[in-house]
Amino acid sequence: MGEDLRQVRIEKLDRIREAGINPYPERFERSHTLAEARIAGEDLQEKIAEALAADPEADTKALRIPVKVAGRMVLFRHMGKLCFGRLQDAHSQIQFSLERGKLDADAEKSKESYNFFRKITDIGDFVGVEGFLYFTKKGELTVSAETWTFLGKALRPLAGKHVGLQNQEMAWRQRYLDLISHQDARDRFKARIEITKTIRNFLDQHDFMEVETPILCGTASGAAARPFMTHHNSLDMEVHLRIAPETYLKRLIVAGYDKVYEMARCFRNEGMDPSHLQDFTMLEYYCSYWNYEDNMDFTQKLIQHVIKVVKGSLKFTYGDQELDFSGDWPRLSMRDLVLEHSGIDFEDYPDRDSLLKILDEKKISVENRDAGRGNLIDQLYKKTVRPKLINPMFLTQHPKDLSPLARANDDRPTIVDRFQLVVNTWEIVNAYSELVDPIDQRERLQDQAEAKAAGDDEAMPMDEDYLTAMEYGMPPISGWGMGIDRFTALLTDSQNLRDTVFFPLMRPIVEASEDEDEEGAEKSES
RNA sequence: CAGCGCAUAGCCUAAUGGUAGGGCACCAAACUUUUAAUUUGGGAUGACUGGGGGUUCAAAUCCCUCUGCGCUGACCA
Repeated sequence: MGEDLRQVRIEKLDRIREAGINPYPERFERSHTLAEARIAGEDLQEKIAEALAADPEADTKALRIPVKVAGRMVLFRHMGKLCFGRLQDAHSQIQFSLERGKLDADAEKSKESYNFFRKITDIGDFVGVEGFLYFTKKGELTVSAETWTFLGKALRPLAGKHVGLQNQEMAWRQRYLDLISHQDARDRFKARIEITKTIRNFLDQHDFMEVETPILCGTASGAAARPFMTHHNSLDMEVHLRIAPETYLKRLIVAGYDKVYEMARCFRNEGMDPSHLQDFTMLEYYCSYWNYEDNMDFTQKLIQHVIKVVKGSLKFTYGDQELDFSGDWPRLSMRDLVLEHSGIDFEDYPDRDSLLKILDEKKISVENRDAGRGNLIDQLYKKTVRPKLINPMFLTQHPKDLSPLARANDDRPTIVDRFQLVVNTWEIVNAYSELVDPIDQRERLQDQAEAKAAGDDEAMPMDEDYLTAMEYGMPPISGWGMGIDRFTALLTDSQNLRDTVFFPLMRPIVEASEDEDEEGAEKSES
């Protein structure tokens, strides 16, 4: 199985050891990272320009900036007594050169060192180079080596130097190969890191406190979704992985923390497709004394800030869509939007039967005919309105029975004070004025629990612990949740959320064995 | 879970049912300024064209099945 390429490298490894060199040394002291060396190169360029301005005949070769750098060698070409290689790390690349006569004061030793480098290094190996920066005739910043250090052997060859790794499955299973080969992959993950950092900075500056709440919990609440379940041995109990941090964050509001947020890994045991991961990251924050309208103002500021920092502009493209986040985003109620796009004013149909009737008359297909009125409205919205929502807009005032944790509107009790930020047909943010009345909350959870008992396994379970917390009293709150993976996908032009996480979950590859055609061979971790 | 599609060497990519070919990589040689370096030479490698089975004189190609992956749909952010 293609052992020959690997075998050649193992033989080189032996030759390195025979020469008394450790092919996997314990440390290497760098003077510059590759990015820092590039910055030093800019300084060098300025110095050369100054020297030439003062004296056009100046000997600029005397201007030397010593550096000691390291990285993975990703390109190598040699021509007799001179060779060039390229080092790469996560952030940058730099070229280095080796000259046969310049690696040692002793000419013979220098030649030996040069030839040895050529013999035993391969593309993919880690190499350290100490020397000085200069510009080649073609103007490329290069480290001229005075000594080199072997820093780590790669036994397997990298993907082709230009085509890279085209195999999508391998890019997910072995993300490190994707990252080594593709600048756009490195840029994408750099953007994700910058997005979360910028969000944290912004929230911190606005006096939000970052907190951590349980992932393993007795009841998974805070959203309508099927949880992952597992068993806790010491307590001998079933536990769920959280589907949202919501009710714990609200407990902290009860405790007196005014503004809290969590960058929360959440888990939902649902279907898998390009816009859904089962293990995903949701940012939630809660702010005391705000209502959902304050929250919309803040949301717009936060997101515009992040996009400006990460993209440099509030207008950018996603796929073949032009997205424009500038200005104030429109705020439209679900009722008005549905009326506009379907001609149905759902306020005219106060119960599910009459609504179902008009849907049939309008020939709008309904997947789940047993659903309640709120769910039917949701289906109507998703069918007729959402596919048309491209530029950012706030969708507000959802029906109450879709939102068991949201506060009902004071003037119109059938709707709730809620908004979603919709971009490119995706719900990026979901937020509302929180329900803080424990008695109302209990009734709504009871409705949910009944629906759950009746077979709706996505309805919320009763959560007595949370209700107890609520009964100790809550201030007005507005809360907020955003899918970080989706937001990242939007800003990095990723069509699949798996490209926004380093290691998406994949089925294990089971080695085909000849005499075991039964599936009994469960593989345990080795 | 259903429908459609994909799987060829380390990587990338060809092959009307008729000898599995090329590029990169690899090995050897020349070359002091390369930038996907170039030029020359080389062999090796597909023991199973993802695994297994079938049709056929003949299968990468057609059929069945299994595995993995994608896309679309359903549930969901």
